[in-house]
Amino acid sequence: MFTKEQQLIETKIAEFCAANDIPLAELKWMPIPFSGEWGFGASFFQTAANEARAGKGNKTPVPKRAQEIAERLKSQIGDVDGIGRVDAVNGYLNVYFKTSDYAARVVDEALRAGAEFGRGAEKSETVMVEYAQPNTHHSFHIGHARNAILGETLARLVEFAGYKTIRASYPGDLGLGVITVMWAYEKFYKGQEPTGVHERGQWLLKLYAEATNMLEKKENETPEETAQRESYEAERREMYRKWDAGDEYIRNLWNTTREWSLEELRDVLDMLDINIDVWFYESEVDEPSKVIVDELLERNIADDERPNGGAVIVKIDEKLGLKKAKYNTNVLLRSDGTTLYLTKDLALAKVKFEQYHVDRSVYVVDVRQSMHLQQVFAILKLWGFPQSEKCYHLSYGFVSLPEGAMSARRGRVVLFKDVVDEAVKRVLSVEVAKRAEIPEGEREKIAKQIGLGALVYSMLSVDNNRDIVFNMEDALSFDGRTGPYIQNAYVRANSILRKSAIEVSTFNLKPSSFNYDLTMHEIELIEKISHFPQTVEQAANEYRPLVMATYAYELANAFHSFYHAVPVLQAEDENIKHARLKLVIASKQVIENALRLLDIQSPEMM
RNA sequence: GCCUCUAUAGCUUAACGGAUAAAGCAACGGUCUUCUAAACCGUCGAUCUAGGUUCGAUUCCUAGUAGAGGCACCA
Repeated sequence: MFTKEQQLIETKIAEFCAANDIPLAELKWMPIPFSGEWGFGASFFQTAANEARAGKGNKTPVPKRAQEIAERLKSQIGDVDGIGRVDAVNGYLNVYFKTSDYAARVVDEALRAGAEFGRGAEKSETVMVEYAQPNTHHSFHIGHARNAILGETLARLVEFAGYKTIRASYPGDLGLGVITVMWAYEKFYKGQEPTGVHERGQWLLKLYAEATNMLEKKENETPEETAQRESYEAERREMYRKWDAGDEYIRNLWNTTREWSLEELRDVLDMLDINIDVWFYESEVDEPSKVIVDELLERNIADDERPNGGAVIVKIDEKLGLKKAKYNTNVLLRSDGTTLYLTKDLALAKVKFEQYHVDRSVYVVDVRQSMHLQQVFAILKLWGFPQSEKCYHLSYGFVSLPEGAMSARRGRVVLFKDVVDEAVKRVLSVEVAKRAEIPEGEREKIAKQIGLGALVYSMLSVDNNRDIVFNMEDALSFDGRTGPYIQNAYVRANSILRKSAIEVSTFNLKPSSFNYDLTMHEIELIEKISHFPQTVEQAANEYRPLVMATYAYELANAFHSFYHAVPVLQAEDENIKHARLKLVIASKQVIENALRLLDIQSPEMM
């Protein structure tokens, strides 16, 4: 926002250093830590160190010499339009803005751009984010929720940063787990079907757990039990074989039960306001992936060891010419000719690159599959896809429970829907107790917004690569560094505006004037607002929603402090009231923009 | 055995190689006749160990310790 002034000052510094034979290092401008005013600063440690190394520093210690240089520069800079003053502190040259100019620029820009404030310049690349890839025939649990939330916020961030963005989901709808559920259904529950999308989805999970227990070898089995287990196992294998052979009855059963799961998934995604652009199903890339194996064999990337009783494999390290083992060797086709997970991921990547023209492909998948994805990317490279360089595994730590890893077969799973229901229940009880003024008809909707806000934020306030131990109390907390805290800042801003009786949309026509003594709270709030665009860019570049989550909290925190300490409607004069109202509108807008990127809604009341 | 990730306050987490390491929870103490107390203000409290690189290291490198995960016919 002050690039012009910054460049002018940089030029002056460069000229001065050149004239005085000072070996200037690259200037790294940074925000100045705590101060009554704001601005930017750069240190001269590196420059002083360069000097010392060149033997020119007449043995002055580096920090002292840095301060000397900063002081000389200070007297050299002189007056620059828009710049209040320049100071030399601790080896830093600090440039302070004129308070009123800076405030007006920031606030007016936020008001002008509105919902678009912070959007990055349009980029030429297309990014595909693949997330929300649970297996069918299971219910959506809290671990899937982390995946979906991370993926969606990431998609929103890169999209807002200016990339063409495609959201892709890749549910696993085949494999032994799927067959297991179908077997249990067919054998014990045929014809049954609970009503309700979630009840039905969760029921499939119950079937899976039951079936797995029956099929699991026990410690002290009687001969009868062993015989029964083995007979069950034979039935399951037979069903798998029939499915593979395209048996019509089994395929129909598969389609029906699969659809039950997908209906539940779509409902969950709807709750989270996630709109997937492209659905890839594992079953759809199964056949194409076999063709790919032929191509890889032909090009001598894969080796066929089936004649010797082996499988079709890729010796990745060898083909890449690596001396040390890194990617190991991988199987593309089992000895019986069936495909594996890896094979299908290769087929999928080809579709992404060729059909969707994806330049950057982001896989939101938990950390346990990082080896697998590195292998996929390595094979794509061998295969000759230049995009393989821009494939990125967004690896996140997995979600467990205080009592250990989630396990469907032990019935130890926390379902997303249950958490949401609990969240809504808790919010409603608070609402009823302290917000009688909220209309009856609005309560449920607001409770959902807040409950989900708490849950979503708890998932985003931890960096990608860290594990989460899911705890209901922590995840649904409404106090402190939480989603509702940020939503509450929005609500309070809205409350002021409502009481002010101004028409927000026509209020901001004239440039703002902040030519009065701003309080520290106003200064800090405006500074936070000014950082929003660069925060969008950083979060998108680093693929880290946490960066935005942290920012949103800090912005809300600055607003709450401002709200508490600085009167708006009761301001001492009309000019100040006018300026503060604008600041409130701008704050409300930026909080909303930040929450939107975090996939959290902004309720008008709470 | 090899590889990857993690180690910061009692707990959960932040911190482009730079200025006094930042928050939340918990604990303790204040603030509602004033724009919503789901809030604000204050107190207490931390960089795993040993080396190295650097003017400067929580950050980079090496080794160690502790925890998590992964290592060809599962996904």
